[in-house]
Amino acid sequence: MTIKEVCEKYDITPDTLRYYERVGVIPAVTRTAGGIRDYQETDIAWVENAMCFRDAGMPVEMLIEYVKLFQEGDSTIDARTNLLKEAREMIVEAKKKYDVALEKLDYKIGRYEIAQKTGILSWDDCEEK
Amino acid sequence: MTIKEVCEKYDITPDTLRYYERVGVIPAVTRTAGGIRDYQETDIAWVENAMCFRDAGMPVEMLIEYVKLFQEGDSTIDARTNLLKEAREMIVEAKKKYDVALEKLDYKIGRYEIAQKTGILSWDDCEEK
DNA sequence: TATTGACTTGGAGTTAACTCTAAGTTGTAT
DNA sequence: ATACAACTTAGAGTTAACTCCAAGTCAATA
Repeated sequence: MTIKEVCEKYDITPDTLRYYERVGVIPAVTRTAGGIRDYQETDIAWVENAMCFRDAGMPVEMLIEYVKLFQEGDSTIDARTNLLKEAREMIVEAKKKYDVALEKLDYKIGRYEIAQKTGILSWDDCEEK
Repeated sequence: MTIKEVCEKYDITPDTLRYYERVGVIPAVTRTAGGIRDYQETDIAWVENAMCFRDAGMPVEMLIEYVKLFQEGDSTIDARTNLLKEAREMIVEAKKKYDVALEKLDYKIGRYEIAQKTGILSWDDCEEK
C-alpha cells in the first residue's frame, strides 16, 4: 500500500505519516527496492494504533516510548504494561472531564433554548448548576 | 479573591489566568483601586467555565467567540446557542474516540498481563482486536 | 528516452496555548 | 519610612505536533 493509499484510508496527510515514522511513533515502514514506502499489514496496524491513541489525546512522546520498548523485546513487557496502564488512566481521567463539561453544556443549552423562545435571557449566563 | 487564591483553588498558574483575560477567554476581571485583580463570584464562575471547557478540549478560540457574543448582549442568543451545540458535538465525538482507544487499551492490557506471567509474548503486539 | 507526477529527505516554518522576562507598581510588615 | 514580596504590563520565548519547502529520485506513460 502506498503512502497515498494509507492517507486516504485513514484521512491523514503524508507529512504526518512521515513525521510519525521519523520520530518513532511507528517503527520503520517497509520500502520498495527504490526506497519508496510500501505499507504492509503490520505497518498499517501500527498506523492505526498510533492514530487511535493520538485521537484519544495520548502524547506523541508516550507512543514513541512504547515503540522503543517494543523494539527492545520481551524484557520490556513490564514497562510496556505499566505504560499502557498509565495511558488508560489518562484516558479515563480525560473522559471524566469531558463528562463534566457535557453536563454543564447540556444545562446551558437547555437554558438557551428557553431563552430563544422569549428572545431574552432572564438568568445569569455565568450561573453554576 | 486574589489571583493567587484563584490559582490555588483551581490549580492553574497566574500566567494562564492573565493570558485568559488578555485574549478574552474570560471577560475583564474586577480590580482594586490600585489595579490589582480582585476576583468576584462572577469572575470566578467565568474562570471555572473556561477551565471546564478547556479541559474538555474546546479550543481557546471558541471560548473567546462565546465571551465576545455574550458581551454583545441578547441579540446573540441564537449564535451562542449554536456555538454551544457545536461544542457539544465536538465533545461527544471526542468521547467516542476515547472509548475506541479505551477498548483497544483494555484488550492490550489483558494480553500483557497474561504475558507478564509467562515472561514472553506469544502473540503479535500489533494485532487488531 | 523524455516527460511528468508522485515519491524521497533534511530542515525550516507554523499554530495553539501557554510560559517567561523585564521593568515597573502596590501593599503589607517592620 | 523603608524594605520586600506580590502584583502589574507588554512583549518575547517555549513546547507539542504538525506542516511546508527545496532539491533531488523513482516510476509510469507518450
